[in-house]
Amino acid sequence: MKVANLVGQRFKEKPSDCVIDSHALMVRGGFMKYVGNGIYSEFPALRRVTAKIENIIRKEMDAIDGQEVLFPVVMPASLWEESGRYKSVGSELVRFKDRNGSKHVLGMTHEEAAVHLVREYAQSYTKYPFMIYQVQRKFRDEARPRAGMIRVREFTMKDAYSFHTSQEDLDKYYDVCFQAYNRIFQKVGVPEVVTVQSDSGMMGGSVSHEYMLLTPIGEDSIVICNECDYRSNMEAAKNEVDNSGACDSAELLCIETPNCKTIDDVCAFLKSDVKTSCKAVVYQKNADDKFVVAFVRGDYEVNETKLRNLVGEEVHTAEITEEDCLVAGYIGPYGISDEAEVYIDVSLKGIGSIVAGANKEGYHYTGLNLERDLVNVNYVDISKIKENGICPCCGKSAITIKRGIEVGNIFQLGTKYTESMNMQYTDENGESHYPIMGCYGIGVGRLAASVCEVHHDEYGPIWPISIAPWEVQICCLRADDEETKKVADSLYKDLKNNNIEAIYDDREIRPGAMFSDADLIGAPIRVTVSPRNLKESSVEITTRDKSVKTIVPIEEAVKSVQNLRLKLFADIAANVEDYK
RNA sequence: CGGGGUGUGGCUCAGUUUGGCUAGAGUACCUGAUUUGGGAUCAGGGGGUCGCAGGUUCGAAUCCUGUCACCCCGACCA
Repeated sequence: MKVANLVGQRFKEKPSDCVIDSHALMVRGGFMKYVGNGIYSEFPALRRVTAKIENIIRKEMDAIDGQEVLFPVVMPASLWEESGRYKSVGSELVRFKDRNGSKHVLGMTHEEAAVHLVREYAQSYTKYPFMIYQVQRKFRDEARPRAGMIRVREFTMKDAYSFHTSQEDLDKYYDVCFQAYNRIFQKVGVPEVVTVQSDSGMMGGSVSHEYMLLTPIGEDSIVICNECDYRSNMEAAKNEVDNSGACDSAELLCIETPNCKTIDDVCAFLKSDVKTSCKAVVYQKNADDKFVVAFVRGDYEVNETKLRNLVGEEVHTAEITEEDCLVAGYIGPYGISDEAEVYIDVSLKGIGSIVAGANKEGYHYTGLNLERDLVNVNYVDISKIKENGICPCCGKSAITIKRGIEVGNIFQLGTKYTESMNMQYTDENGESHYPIMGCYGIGVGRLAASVCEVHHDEYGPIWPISIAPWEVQICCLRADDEETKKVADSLYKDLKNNNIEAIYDDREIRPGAMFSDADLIGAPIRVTVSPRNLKESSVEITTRDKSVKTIVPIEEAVKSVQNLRLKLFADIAANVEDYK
């Protein structure tokens, strides 16, 4: 490919609506073009990147006996009604009617389609286990797309579904898949992807892991222990709190605390420590607006995911009016209305003397001792773990919190879909069972954008060679000079004949512009052919990350590029054999 | 859905407060000349119903009303 013919324009100025580097660089580099809110087209340069990622994934999926299939994008609503998700999923599922008025959905995930595809085929235990996967476009009507391709509405995803006849078999395969995913991210060139425990969310099921690419612009908070292997999504991280230093109790007193509506107000007014105060966070159930009150220690935040899981249904932040049973700003666990569902966090456990709202305008209690003053205190885990918090695994205060982008995940689904959609098989004793499922996803476009986010400099992306749009870029600095052009032309031909992917810039433009474009394209190896080097009968070979810069004789150029290419691949994956 | 912001050639923006000549600049694009190792210079050229729809006015990018789109923060979220 010649740069002169490459569809997609590169330009200098940063588009005004790009907030993160990778987004700006991928737009500036002619990789993608905005079409609509959360919707992008891929230019050839990006398509080559995503195609390479897809093929790395395919190879690994096939290696663990996956079989590629293709599900439809548009599905009849009836299929989703079978699983119950036509109703249970929110408006991110696009529902519409066709010309005959029959209801359809746009696929946002394909559990239903997977079960539908195999439920007649897999009626005998002899067919198990098996895994099917696809690489497909999905549409999710996200509330707020952002960050370029990192959070979009339409995207390509590899989704895989495995079917098993026992939990043990699923566990075994889950681990196989876990390892395959590690290899995928290794080969894509982002070893900085880490696995974390996660919350299963609407997918159902129990065990699940997310693959997180650590970067400050990530949308998820990751809890990492510096002392042991514990890593978790904030949503799933158990919080433990040591209140052993605050067990002294005191007399329960109701004190007037005028205009003290926040924890800080109250603690300042009473000159007490926030760590012995009780904060109330009020929610309402989406279904009936019934109040749910979460009490946490004053210096902690509520982890809404954990709360939601405990409540067992969706909740939203409450709006309290004067007619309600709660007194905004003065809510406390002692003497609270029976109408509210109350959850008390473990961060309050063991404190001898707590400051808390008195459920009465202008008053707080001091000296509240939950075990002494309340009947049946049941502590639950609904708070967010904090920096330097206690690791739930090793018990040391060694928690750090980082940001990450979720680029993949694996779930144990159980029988949620096989039961609801009545998929059964007959075992060797003639008895019927529901197969147990696992599902495994990777967002391809998001992964490409994330790699760019982690691997770039101020001039452009620095693609790992395994997914780079081209492995080599040839810059012919003086295409108007006959000799220079001749050498560059022949080098381009030689590289192609040696199966090295090269993009060739033989435009008659100034060197500065040519280098800038090359930086934006981001090929890992660059060969510069110029009159200056030709005086020494040499060309210059450099890497995009500037770690290598050599001048080699023209006749050794192809060999040098080949060696450098193999070295770059070897740096990425221990198993170079795969790439030869 | 709530709060804030922005819509003017492909891109970045000025002009809007205080209505007034033919709507501007830079960049990108086309032609020519000079130039050639980090986004050159000069000359010439093409490209814009100023988001859209109404309204006020002799006159609207500018004022009024409505509407749409996008960006940021929040809510929400396999």
